[in-house]
Amino acid sequence: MTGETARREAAEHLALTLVGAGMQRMGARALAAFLFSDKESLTAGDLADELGVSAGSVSGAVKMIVQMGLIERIHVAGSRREHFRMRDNAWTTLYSRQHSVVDDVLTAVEKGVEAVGPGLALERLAYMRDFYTFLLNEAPMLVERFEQQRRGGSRP
Amino acid sequence: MTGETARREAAEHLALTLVGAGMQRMGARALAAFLFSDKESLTAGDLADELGVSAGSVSGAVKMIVQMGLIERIHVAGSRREHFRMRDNAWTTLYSRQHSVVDDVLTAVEKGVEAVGPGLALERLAYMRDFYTFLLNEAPMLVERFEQQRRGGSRP
DNA sequence: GCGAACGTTCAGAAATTTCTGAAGGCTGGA
DNA sequence: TCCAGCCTTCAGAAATTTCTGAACGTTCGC
Repeated sequence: MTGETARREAAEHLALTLVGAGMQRMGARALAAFLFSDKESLTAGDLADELGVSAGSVSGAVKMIVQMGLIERIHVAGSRREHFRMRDNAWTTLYSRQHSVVDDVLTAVEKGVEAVGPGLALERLAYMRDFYTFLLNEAPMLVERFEQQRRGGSRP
Repeated sequence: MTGETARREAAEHLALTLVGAGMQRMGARALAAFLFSDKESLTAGDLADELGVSAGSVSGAVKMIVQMGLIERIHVAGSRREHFRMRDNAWTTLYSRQHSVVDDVLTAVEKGVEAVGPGLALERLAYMRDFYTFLLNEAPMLVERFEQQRRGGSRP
C-alpha cells in the first residue's frame, strides 16, 4: 500500500545511510525529502514542515546541497516563496564532486613526492599518485558511459 | 634538499587533506606517517613519538586503519613490540571499501523504491538506483584495469 | 510607499566526536 | 613463578560540530 509512514521511514533511513557515508545530518535529511517527494519543487517552508526543524536549519541545509549542485533554486511565477528542485544530473554531479576531493588528495601527494628523497616512502607515494591519477582520468569516462547507456542502449 | 622538516610538513598536509575527505584526524595522521616513512614497518611506540600523541590515541588510530585494510599487523622475530606495515594494495583496497558504503546507500534506495507508489519520487529513486548500480558494477573492473596497466604496460 | 510574509544570519546551547592518562592485561625472558 | 615492557581499554575532559531561536533584510501585493 506504500503508505505515507512507510515513505517517510524509507526517507529517514536513506538519510541516515548518507550520514554514514559522510554527509551532514541535516543536509542528508533535506536531500532525502526532495528525493521522496512527488512534487516538482519544494519551498523552504515545506522542508521545515516535512522535517520538523527550524527555518534556520533548513536554510543551512539547503545552502549546502545547492552548493553541492544537487538541487537548484527556481522562481515560480505567482509564488512569493523560493522554490527548490532536484537537478536532473544530481547523482553524476555528486560523483564528480567527490572526485574533486580526490584531486585535493592527489595534489597533497604530489607535494609529498617532491619532499622526500629516494626510498620506500617515495615508492609508496608514487604508487598512490599513480592510482589516484588513474581514477581521476577514468571518472569522467565512466559517467559518460552511464549516460550513453541510459540514453541509447547498446553501442554499435 | 628534502629535509626532515619538509617531509613532516608534507605528511601533516596530506593528513589534513584526508581529514577533509572524511577520514578521522588521528587515523589520517597515522596513515600519513606510514606513507612517509622509509622504514618497512613501524611500532605503536614509533608512531606515538612521530606524532607526539598518547599511546591510547595511537592504539585507536591503528585499530581503525587496520580495520580499513590499509595496514597490517606483523610479528618480527626478536622484537617484543608489535609491528605494523602498509599493505601493498592499500589504495585499491580503500577504493573498494568506499564502494561498500555505496552499497549501503544502494540498499536504502532500493527500499525506497519499494515504499513509494508511481510518481516523480519513484522516477528519481529509480534513476539513482540505476546510477549507483552501474558504479558498483564498474568499480572492480576499474581497479583491475589499473593493475593490469601497471603490471604490463600498454595493451595489444 | 506600507505592511506582511519569507528567508537568512548569527550567537549561544546542546550534542557528538576526539583525545588523554591511568589502570589493567598479556607476553616472553630470567 | 615473577618481572618488565608494551599494548589496550575506558571514563572523563576538551574541542568541534550541529541546531535553534530571535533579530534583521528583502520582496511583493496592495
